[in-house]
Amino acid sequence: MSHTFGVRQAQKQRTRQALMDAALALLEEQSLSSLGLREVTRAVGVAPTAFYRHFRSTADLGVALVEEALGSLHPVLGDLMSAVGDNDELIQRAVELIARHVDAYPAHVRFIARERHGGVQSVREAIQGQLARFTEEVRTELGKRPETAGWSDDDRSMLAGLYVDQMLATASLFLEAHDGPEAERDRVTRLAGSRMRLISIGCRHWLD
Amino acid sequence: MSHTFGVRQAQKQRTRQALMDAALALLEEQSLSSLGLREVTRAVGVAPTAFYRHFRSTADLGVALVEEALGSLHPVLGDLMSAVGDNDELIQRAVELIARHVDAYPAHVRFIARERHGGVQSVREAIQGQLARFTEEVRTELGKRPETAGWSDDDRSMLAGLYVDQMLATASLFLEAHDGPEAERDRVTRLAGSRMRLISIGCRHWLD
DNA sequence: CCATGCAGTTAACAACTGTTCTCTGTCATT
DNA sequence: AATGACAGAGAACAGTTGTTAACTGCATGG
Repeated sequence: MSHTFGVRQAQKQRTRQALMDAALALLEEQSLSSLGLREVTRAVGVAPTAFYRHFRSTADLGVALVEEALGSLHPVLGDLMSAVGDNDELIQRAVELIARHVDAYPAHVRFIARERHGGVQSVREAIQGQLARFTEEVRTELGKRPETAGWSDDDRSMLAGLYVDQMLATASLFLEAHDGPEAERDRVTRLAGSRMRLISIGCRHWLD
Repeated sequence: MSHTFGVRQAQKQRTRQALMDAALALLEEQSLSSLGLREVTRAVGVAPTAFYRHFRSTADLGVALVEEALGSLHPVLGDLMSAVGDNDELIQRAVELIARHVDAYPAHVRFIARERHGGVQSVREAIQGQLARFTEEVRTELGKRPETAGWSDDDRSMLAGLYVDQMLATASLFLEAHDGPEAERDRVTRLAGSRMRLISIGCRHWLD
């Protein structure tokens, strides 16, 4: 049965993961459209032809990486927004969450930021799809909150998209400051907080 | 003298521009880190070695493209912001300006969006440098306007950065809708206007 | 008018790429 | 215990790449 994880299936999954990890490491200094299949297999220590047992192409690998980088983030975002609390507290928690995530998975964040507008169509579409899901989820969560009571759905979508874009921009800023001094990361923390706060103030007076 | 433009210098400039144009066209379907020098010269119809007469590497070409794409935009932005007028009118003009610019130079816009977080460090830095200049210019223009009277310089920088980021995001949205139906472009126009308006509302109540 | 500088050419190099076919060893099924 | 499926290895392929060297022809400055 296919759901049985024998020694065979386990080993296959392990090399698959090794390929994805190696690719992610190589992608820190280049973009996906220049990533060679042989380059990846060489880094793993496996024959070039073994690549085809797992992915049709490097673009295919990229799509899998998008899933790995963003797929598990949806419940996290849901937990964050459904947690009751004052708006400024929510902003502070969001910024801290992003900071911790960038610290834990910098290569994933870099990959998403890089390939969001990158040269591989299928990967771009995969990312856009995930971001659309995030926007939709933020939109429905906003509907449950008092700040956007009486808003049109279009306006709520607009605000949700703005927040999602802002989260990505914040993550990218944290990434740039990742290897820098701690003072720089603090600056980014304050900056991102200010930006979000300004947006939430605009949201509070939207219906005037 | 070097400032004399004889037949010689003119022809050199022409092939240099041809190389940049060809590269820009090729970069619509890939990223700079996978752009080959031979690929470019082949598209122009020139020998591969001729490339070295103009650029040290493709990364060097990329830096020149950044200058071409963003360098001439500074006075445009200055004119836009120094034009007197009510704030909502300014927003509308800005969105229309971006829409027209994307329509006129889609390849330039795609290039900047793609390589801003792309795989080539020197190009990334060149773009960040230009964007920092834009942010600085917007900051000083904001200082002349009444909306940010009494603000700290840090807060003004924060707002300027938010606007610059927003302009890039808007340009990217227009680019995605560039070959789509006109209704889609209208939707983007309204969306971008709403986002900017929400930010400007937040700006109006920042000091409460 | 002639000598020089230099944009662009030609040829060749070693190294690299994606892809195909054939083969091997071993886990999982019967 | 025998058999088939299948992850991975190995070798070979036609193309491609960046870079070097030595060249050619012509516009330009003295």
